[in-house]
Amino acid sequence: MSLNQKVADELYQIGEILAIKGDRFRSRAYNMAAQRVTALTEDIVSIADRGELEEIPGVGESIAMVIQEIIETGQSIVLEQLRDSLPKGVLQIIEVEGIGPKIAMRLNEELGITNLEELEQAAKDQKIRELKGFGAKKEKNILTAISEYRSRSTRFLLGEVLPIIQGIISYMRENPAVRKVEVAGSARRMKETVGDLDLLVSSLDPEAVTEHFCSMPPIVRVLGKGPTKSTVVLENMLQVDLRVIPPESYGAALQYFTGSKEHNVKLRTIGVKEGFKLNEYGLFRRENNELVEAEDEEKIYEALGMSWMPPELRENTGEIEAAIEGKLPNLVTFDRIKGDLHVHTNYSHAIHSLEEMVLKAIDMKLEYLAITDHSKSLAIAQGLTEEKLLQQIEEVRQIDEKYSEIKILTGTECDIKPDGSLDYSDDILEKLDWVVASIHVGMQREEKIITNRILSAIQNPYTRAIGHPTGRLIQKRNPYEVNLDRIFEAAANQNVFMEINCSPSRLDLKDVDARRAKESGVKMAIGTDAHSTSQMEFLPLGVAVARRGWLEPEDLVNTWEIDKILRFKK
DNA sequence: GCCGTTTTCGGCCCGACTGTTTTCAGTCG
Repeated sequence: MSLNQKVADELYQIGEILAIKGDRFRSRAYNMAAQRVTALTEDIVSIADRGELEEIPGVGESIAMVIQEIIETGQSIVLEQLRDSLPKGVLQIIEVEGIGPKIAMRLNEELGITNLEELEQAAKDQKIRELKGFGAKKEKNILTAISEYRSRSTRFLLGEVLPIIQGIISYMRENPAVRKVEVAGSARRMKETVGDLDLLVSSLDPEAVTEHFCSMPPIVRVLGKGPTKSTVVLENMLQVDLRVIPPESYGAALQYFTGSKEHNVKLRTIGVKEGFKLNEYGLFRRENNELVEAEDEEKIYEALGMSWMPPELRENTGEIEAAIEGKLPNLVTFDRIKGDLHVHTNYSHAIHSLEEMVLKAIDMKLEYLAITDHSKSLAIAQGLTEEKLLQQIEEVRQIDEKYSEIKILTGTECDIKPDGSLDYSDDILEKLDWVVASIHVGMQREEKIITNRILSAIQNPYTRAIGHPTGRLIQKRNPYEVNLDRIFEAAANQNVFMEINCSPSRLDLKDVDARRAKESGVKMAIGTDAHSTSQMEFLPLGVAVARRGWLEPEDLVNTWEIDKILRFKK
């Protein structure tokens, strides 16, 4: 984990505990600062060295000191003290749906509950209903929520929820009372992981919509059901919130429920200064409650003195300031993507043949496709021997001849060996159009070693791109220790691309790193890393990462003509 | 704790639903 991320995490934790303690405003200050630190495109240590921590928006004297302390000692006394100030178990118990700080504190004080097991036992023994303000129903809900807490994974991958969203939207459209239906929240912002889904429906008949929604087949539990808001849990434990909105305030609701929370707080704060009130029903003048705009999301932003911005940017990482100044990036769009620069075939361990992958690419209207099977050392993935690779080159040439509508590149996803050399010799690499160099082994080594391996791969005259540059697997494996600033600097000098890998559990580079790479002058290349034809449809996930990284078409080489890409390397 | 073409002090975004209440606190997003 980079130090920026560590600092941000500690600030978030301080914010969370302050919220539990009821200190709303201080909590928000820490959350806002954490958000800004996450989005920094520069190493926070450099900023601290220049004494410019307080230049970071949302960081003042106190938080700057906390950051300085984390940089110097690796931890924060403030956080330690806050943790110690909470009764034991409170942080764990509030993870249970329906239990917040107040209830957790009372359960601790009045029943001595310090963990999930004791909470479950107390509910089973019917001890909780004896407390003032509690009843049998609350007790039952706690038991259900505990079992759900245990079975749910923390967050869902964007790549796995997008198909579910499509299914839900199709289902909702079956009901005639549904006018518009769309997903808001972090899924609309295309965040790499999604905690729950926020579904928005415009309708004149909320009751019909709610009934239809709550009888959707994969629902295992209805958590709440009101005239405008319902919450359900699907069988895979994904929670879905439905909001039913009158058509005239659809735009306001879309804005409101898309978030992020920090983006909205900032936006509404600006609104307050201008004499507005913004909620899910519209933008109002504070003095007389007169409606200014509600139907059109774009016009709401305009009324607040800024241009509309794509949901992917709404993280309060500078997009509001950019929108006010008219300096928003012209984000790359999926329809600009001409090719996929990283796919596997059954020459190595993937499912489909070379020709099947090509046919899929043609079906997707791609103009080029790079065939990049694993190299010989990666035995676990049936990496190609030199002979096998030469054989594949021949087949690629034949298929390239056969299908004139697409250019097929010969290539490899070549292992970067522990000594930093590539897995094939130069006379083999020379024969290839496209060399992606990736690390697959020795990922546990220290930062300096990993960084030097990648730097060495960048120096190789045949390396075109660095594959999945940080090696992380979302929620499964941390990125390896690597100094990205040095990597980006070298890549920019050598005209080597950084990959944005589209595999749902990789998305590597991730959004903030892509933004940082762009600032360093690095161009990025999207590759699906597809191991089957269907995985080539992960391409939009890479575009989502690029958009969240503020990338414009020129930053993403998949928008370039193939000749320009191949000429780029010096 | 942060911030300032209304402020260096006094503000700080906004609403829905539940369970337990007879008018609302707590939780959630």
